[in-house]
Amino acid sequence: MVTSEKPASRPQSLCFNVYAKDCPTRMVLDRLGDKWALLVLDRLQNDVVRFNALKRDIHGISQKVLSQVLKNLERDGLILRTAYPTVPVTVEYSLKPLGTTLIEAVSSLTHWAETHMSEIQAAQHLYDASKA
Amino acid sequence: MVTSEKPASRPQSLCFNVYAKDCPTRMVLDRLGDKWALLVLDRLQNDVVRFNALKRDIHGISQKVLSQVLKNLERDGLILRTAYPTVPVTVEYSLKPLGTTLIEAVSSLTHWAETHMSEIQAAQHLYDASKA
DNA sequence: GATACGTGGTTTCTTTTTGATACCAACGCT
DNA sequence: AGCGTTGGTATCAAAAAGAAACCACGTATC
Repeated sequence: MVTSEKPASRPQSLCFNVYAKDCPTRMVLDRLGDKWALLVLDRLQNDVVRFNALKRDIHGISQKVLSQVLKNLERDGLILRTAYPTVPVTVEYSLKPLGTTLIEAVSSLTHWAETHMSEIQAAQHLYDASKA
Repeated sequence: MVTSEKPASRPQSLCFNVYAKDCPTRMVLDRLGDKWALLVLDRLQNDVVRFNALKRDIHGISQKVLSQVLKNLERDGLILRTAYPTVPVTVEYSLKPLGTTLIEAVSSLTHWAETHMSEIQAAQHLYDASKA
């Protein structure tokens, strides 16, 4: 296998190991471990969305970062970019089948964030109080 | 139609919205949307692990970033830091109950990365070839 | 007919974050 | 004496993110 000696209690049958520096899965996790990519994928879950609509919906993302994220996701085969030669060009982004298989995992993350927010905040206040 | 109203097809019953810039869930997603945090949580899934063991297992993480990530995860109430006053101090990190509820989602992400790696790589090669 | 706005980006510059390295104190091993 | 180990912090250079301007092209407004 990729690494040296079983640092993790993880099925050995798999050829990839996320803990290994050179493992390609790391590159995937680099991309997925990015809040903007997560938000974009989540936003595309049920809709076909245009560039500026994404920019408007995902508050705080810059045009530069959005175009980078979209380019990477497209390269990974997760999303589809479709450009229509209308007058101001129209570009639509949608999930490809591979992206659809991923969205479930992503969705559970964003859902977790929304449902467990209050517990996190409580823990943070406790922590901060204990440090002060 | 494209714009402002109904940015997301998301249940309105929830008080939080990840797409909103000021929503606290964003802070959670900032933390979770971090490859290192994802890897640390995944590594702690079944084991209690010490600082330097984490550093050794997660290839490529720097000491500084690891300590930052751990501090944040501890503040969020996701992991527990236990220090024993042994001669060189011993520090153990383990999942707290709140972290355990999260690990399933994280785990499915890392698992997805490992199982769909080959498809990603194929898509990347196709993309790169089409650009060249 | 000039001005402003919308399209989907790229370019430039500044600021923030990351990563690499060194350092720390107290002790064990050789 | 010199090196390694513990779990970190301090420092500085490199990389990434964010803010803003710019682009061509067309349409609606004044």
